[in-house]
Amino acid sequence: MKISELAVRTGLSAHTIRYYERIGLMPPAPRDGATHRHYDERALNWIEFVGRLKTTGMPIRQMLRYAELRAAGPSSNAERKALLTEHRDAVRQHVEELIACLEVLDAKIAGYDD
Amino acid sequence: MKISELAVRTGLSAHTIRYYERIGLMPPAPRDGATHRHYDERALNWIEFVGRLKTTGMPIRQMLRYAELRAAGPSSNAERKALLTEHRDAVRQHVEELIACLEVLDAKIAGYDD
DNA sequence: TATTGACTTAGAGTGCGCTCGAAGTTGTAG
DNA sequence: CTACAACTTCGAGCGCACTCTAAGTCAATA
Repeated sequence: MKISELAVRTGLSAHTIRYYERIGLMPPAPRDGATHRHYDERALNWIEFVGRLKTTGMPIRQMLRYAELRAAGPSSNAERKALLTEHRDAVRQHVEELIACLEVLDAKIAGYDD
Repeated sequence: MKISELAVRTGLSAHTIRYYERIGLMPPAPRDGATHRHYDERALNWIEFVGRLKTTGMPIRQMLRYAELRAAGPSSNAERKALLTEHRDAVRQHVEELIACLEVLDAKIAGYDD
C-alpha cells in the first residue's frame, strides 16, 4: 500500500510515518522504482504495536532500542523480552498509581455534594 | 515554611514552584516583609493534589482552569465538580486502554518463549 | 500531452512542561 | 559586622514528539 493508505489505516499522518522512518523507528520502506514508499501488512502491524508502546508511555528512545533489536533478528529475542518485561512492569505500576489517584478524585468529587 | 522546605516536601524544585505561581497554577504566596515567600499546609495540599492531576495526565491548561475556579470561591463548586468528573471519566477510560495494552504486552512476552 | 494531485527531501517551527543561569537582595550564623 | 547561603526576578534554553513548509518529482487521468 502507499503511504497515504497506511496513514489512514494507522491514524498517523504521512509526515509522521516518514518521521518514524527517519529516526529509525521504522525500517526503511522499499520503493516503487526507487521513488515512492510502499508498505505491507507487517509495517501496519509494527505501527500498531508501536502505538501501544506509546499509549503505555514508552519514550521513543526506548522504542528505538527495541526497533534496533528487532532489526538484528532472532538472536536478540532474550533482550527484547527483557525490555518488554521491564516496560510491562512499569505500566502495571503506573496503572496502580492511576487507580489510587482515581480514588482521590472520587472522594474530591463526592466532597462537592456536601 | 520557606520555599526550600516546600520543595523538599513536595519533591518539586523551588524553580518549579515559582514557575507554578508565575503561570497561575498556585495563588501568589504571601511574603515575609514583602520579600521571601512563605507557605502553609494548604499550599502543600494543593501541590499534592495538582501532582495527582498531573499523574493522571491532565494538561496544565485544564489545571489552570480548575485553579481559577478554586480562586473564585464556593460559587464555582458546580463547575469544579463537573471538571473533575469529566477528568475522572477520561482517566478511567485511559486505565481501560492501558489494561488492554498490558494484555498485548503479556502475549508478546509469552511469545518469546516459543 | 497537459494537468493535477500525491509523492519526495531537507530543514525549520511548534507546544508542552519544565529547567537553568545571571545578577542582584536578604536573613542568619559566627 | 561580616560572610555566605538562600532567597528574588527575568528571561533564555532544553528535550520531547511531532508538524509543517518549500521546492521539487512522479504518475495517473482527461
